[in-house]
Amino acid sequence: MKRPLSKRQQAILGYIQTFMSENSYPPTVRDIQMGCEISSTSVVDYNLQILQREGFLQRKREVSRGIELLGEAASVAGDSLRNLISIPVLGNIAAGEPLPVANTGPWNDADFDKVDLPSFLTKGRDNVFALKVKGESMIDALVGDGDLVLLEPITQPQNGDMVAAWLEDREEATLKHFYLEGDQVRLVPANSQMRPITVAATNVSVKGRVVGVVRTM
Amino acid sequence: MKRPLSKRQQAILGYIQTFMSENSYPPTVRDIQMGCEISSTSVVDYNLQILQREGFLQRKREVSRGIELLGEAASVAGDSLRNLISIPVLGNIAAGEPLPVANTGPWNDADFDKVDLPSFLTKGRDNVFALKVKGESMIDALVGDGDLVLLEPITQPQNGDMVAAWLEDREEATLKHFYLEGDQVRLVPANSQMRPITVAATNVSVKGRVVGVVRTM
DNA sequence: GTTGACATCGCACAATTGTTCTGATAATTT
DNA sequence: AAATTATCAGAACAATTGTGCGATGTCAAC
Repeated sequence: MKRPLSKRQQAILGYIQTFMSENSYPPTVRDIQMGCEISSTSVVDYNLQILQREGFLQRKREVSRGIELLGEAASVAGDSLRNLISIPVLGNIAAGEPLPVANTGPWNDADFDKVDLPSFLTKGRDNVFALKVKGESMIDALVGDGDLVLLEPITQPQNGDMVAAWLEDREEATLKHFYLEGDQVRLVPANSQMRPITVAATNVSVKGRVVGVVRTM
Repeated sequence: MKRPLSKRQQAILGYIQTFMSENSYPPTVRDIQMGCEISSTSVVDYNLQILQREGFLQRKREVSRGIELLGEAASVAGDSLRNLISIPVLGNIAAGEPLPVANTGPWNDADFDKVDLPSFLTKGRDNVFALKVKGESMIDALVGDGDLVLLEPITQPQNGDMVAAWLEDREEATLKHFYLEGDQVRLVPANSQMRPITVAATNVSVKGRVVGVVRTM
């Protein structure tokens, strides 16, 4: 997954940096196309998607010039330090408590505590939220009491994703790697010394995908 | 010519400043229209022309979001430096590798990769550095492959501190809680299901105290 | 009251610009 | 060599977004 940037992706990233330091606003897809001598806008779009996935920039859909450089890429382009993101802490995650994640739409940020984190932790993903771990029940996910878990709100994970899920019958919250196998779901701890469990898919309610963990001591 | 800005023009200017400090790209005419509760885009255009004539901003015709704040207006919107700290990543930490921490004084930051983190992670501590974990040997410290461990460079820990230490005889690096008991040192894993080990104090070379852990996925 | 500069309004149009689709080509793996 | 994946090309489409224009409202000066 972690392949180095291609020549073209480097060129695009460099062009955006140059453009933004000269213009104070980001380039359009077609600006990039001409600046990097690319023959199609779709190629630019394609590579921008990759750059976003790799966390170099953030794009807003359907917004012209909706490009925001992140992390190191931003500081190179004099636009400096936009790379802090305010993340709401929705509540706690503990074995016996339901996950405090509203099933409906975006939450109202103003209602929650926030924590500012550098954007490279969220890789530009949107709507990331945080939960504070209570207790030692998540140690098989390499997560301890007091840790902050960063989650992307999704309900349909890909196989291999680490997810925060609620097990209906056990009335238990857990952090495990997710593998859908027919109508069964296999939940695998990050700590490979621990045993996977397999449960009915209807019994698993995925609340989000883990994108990061932060621990302070 | 130099008449004072009207209420509406001040509102527009202020809105552009707010917008740019939040979004890293300028607003559209319609963004301004809605943000300032103006009923027509042409009114926005009209006032933008005036603001340009008065030298508060520069517009590029036919370019979406082609607004650039000038002079004092620009500095107000300038990104405020938030409390980010640049931390050098001195190298890797793996079971079999010595810890790449110079025993002597401060290192030369320029020689290392850096990672920007909010200062609350280091609690204001000075000289914090980071090591990247290689391999699964630290799982009993709730630390996995690829994690970033933040360390404060001390050699005389307090009892209970989690430290990064080098065990001379085993030629092994480890992350454990530190307890000095006479001339023996007891090293306790964070995961309480794992066994502590006890070794001679002379055999333990403490390189730093763990102040945080960061994991991205 | 009339004038005229200033400000606003609503709407339509056109340019800009992001997205998507199908297929082709190149790189990599099996 | 075949299959798979990654990347690119070209074109059409649709959403966004800047601009133009006629009409209206405001208000001070004459």
